[in-house]
Amino acid sequence: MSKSSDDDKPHLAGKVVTISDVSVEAGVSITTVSRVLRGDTKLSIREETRERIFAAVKKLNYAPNPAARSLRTSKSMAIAIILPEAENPAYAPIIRGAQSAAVENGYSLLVSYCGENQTADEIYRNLALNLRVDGLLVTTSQSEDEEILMPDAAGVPTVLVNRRTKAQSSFVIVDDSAGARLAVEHLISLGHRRIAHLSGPLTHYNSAQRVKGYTTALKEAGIDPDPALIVESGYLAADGRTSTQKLLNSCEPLPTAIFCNSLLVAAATVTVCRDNGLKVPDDMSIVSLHDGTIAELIYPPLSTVRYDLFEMGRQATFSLLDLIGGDGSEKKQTVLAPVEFIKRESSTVPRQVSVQLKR
Amino acid sequence: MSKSSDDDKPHLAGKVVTISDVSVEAGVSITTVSRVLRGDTKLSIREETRERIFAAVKKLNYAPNPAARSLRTSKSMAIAIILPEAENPAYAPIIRGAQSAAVENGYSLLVSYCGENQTADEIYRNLALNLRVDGLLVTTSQSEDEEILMPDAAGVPTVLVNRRTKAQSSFVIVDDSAGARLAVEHLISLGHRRIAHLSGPLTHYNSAQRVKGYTTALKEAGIDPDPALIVESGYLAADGRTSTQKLLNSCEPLPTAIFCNSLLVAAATVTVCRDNGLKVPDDMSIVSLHDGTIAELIYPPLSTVRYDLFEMGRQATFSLLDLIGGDGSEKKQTVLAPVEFIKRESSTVPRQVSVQLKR
DNA sequence: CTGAAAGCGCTAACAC
DNA sequence: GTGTTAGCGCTTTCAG
Repeated sequence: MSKSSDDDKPHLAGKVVTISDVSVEAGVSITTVSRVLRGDTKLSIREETRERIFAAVKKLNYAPNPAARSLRTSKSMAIAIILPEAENPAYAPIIRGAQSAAVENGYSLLVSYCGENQTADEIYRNLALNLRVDGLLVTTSQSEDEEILMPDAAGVPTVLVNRRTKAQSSFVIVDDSAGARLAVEHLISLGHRRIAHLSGPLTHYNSAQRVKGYTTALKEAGIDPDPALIVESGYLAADGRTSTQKLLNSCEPLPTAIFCNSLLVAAATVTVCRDNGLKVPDDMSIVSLHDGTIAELIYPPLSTVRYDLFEMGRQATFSLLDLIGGDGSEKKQTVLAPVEFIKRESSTVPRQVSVQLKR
Repeated sequence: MSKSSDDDKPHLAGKVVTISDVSVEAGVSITTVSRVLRGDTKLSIREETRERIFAAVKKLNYAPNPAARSLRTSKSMAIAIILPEAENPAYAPIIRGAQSAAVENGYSLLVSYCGENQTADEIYRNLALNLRVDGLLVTTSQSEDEEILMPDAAGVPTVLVNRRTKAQSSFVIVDDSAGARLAVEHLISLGHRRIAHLSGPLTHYNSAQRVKGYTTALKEAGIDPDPALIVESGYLAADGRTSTQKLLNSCEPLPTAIFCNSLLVAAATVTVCRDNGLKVPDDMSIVSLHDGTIAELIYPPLSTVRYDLFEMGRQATFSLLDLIGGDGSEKKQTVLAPVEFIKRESSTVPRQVSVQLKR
């Protein structure tokens, strides 16, 4: 008998109150309740009646069943954000931003990590077909234009977050070129002329933009960009380690400053420089894109270009909701400006005599 | 005409294929399709028929409508994880762990941040009543036993993650007492006798356990715990800063080592020690609970006790699914062991002469 | 201005 | 072994 869980632990079944209960309690029809509760426009109801309905709702502790509503309206009121497997702390504020914007509009946010054993195809298919989310926020698939098109192709409104492709999709990005300029111009103003850049894969739009901003800033200062000073890295600490070491090993003379593409990479760069006997910032200035808690926790504290990642998540969600609510013509491509350059202690004027590595 | 979005952009409506389409295509009844697709046990169907059904599903690209299924079964196949507002990186692996376990079992994971403007009450209510999630993973409400009981009281299966209360709820925690012992014993083995502890609020179960482990380890080594060496802190970098400064200001003689309750706090402690002219680890050894990327990015790299937070998220989810699937009798209280102590460079033998702060 | 009734797509008795 | 049928709770024409 303890097995007939239907009666023992009703959970949310059985005692659940439906719209019909409310209509009985309020002495009106189901239709009226539904209309009042959804705030139906073109509805002129007696104030007294509407109050009676709200009273009944409150008394019975009623909440509409989302599954029933969803079945009827073909909208799940859920969106999903697809994230790479990576531990990059930059995603946390994006998620929080997206979540806040979603709930403000009555939507739920599903998180979905793009695991090893799933192709982008499978993920989109699962989210769109199986879960029937109303829209997708995509932070993965940086380079593969084809893949990124799929959700749109699958008919699910999609906006790219911190990504863009050549395709006509909605996206929200930060102007990485401007971000890179901010960082590099700071270094130049300090007197640096030999500035290296640890970039992401150059096939990624973001990384290409950063390289562009970096190059432009150098040229504007009359400095000829040295290809040897750009090393293609990833976005994580491990990437930063290997690429910094590579830079230090292969570069002659050494740069006096390094501009890194992410906090994690920059933190790793500081570490590797120190391991190689280079003092930061005296022997090597280091600046980074993004900003976050760890910028102030490492030593020396990192000079960074702050991006408002929380806002990016919010904006992306707003664009997505527009897309969902609209007729498909409201594709929006938002480019946020980097917030500011934050000078901390990882950057300073270059030494007069350039340092040499003991090899 | 471009406004009649029903026809222009069918999205997922109109061209959507239902179980009935499949049944027609396969030449069987709807019931049969449903049974085959759900892998109904006690079903003996001709192999040829079942294949015909699967072929039809594939051909039509059919996926069951979760809303319809949900409406019928009163299960949403969604669980939610409730997180504090905090930026603590420790939550990332928990989320990923929970998400992986959820999808493995056909569930979706909703994330919900406990914002300023929402009481725990509202959150539980929203999740349970409005969204009808099947279960809740709660990482908030560390001290308020009452609040934490609410979801259970509201009839939604709940498991606490990295939290526990006196109440009879399911939870998954790491043995914080053992974790603290690992850290403190390491320090003792190095020769430290005056060891401080930056703890979380003592009303929190976790923090109390850590203090207990800390105290026990000291006593076992014949060291009398000095209450002045325990300072109540929070879990974030800012908390670590203020509490470390407080410790350094108020303590005479200074401790030779500090045991911190979280990575962020430890990182901040290192910073503050340095700002006060203390060399880490020579003047001050620092060890921390948890482990994560930043442990190796700060200087000096942090000695830590590693917790498997990803696994904690997974275990919690499994317990939750048990709870959801069961009759309510499967409350499970899981205590994970800390994985290991990781010796890095932030801890070493104490100096012979204890340091003095220049005040 | 309000109500009756027809489903949305699916599952689960209950028949045959 | 397989099919019929009655809803799950809601929205939404269409009547009145």
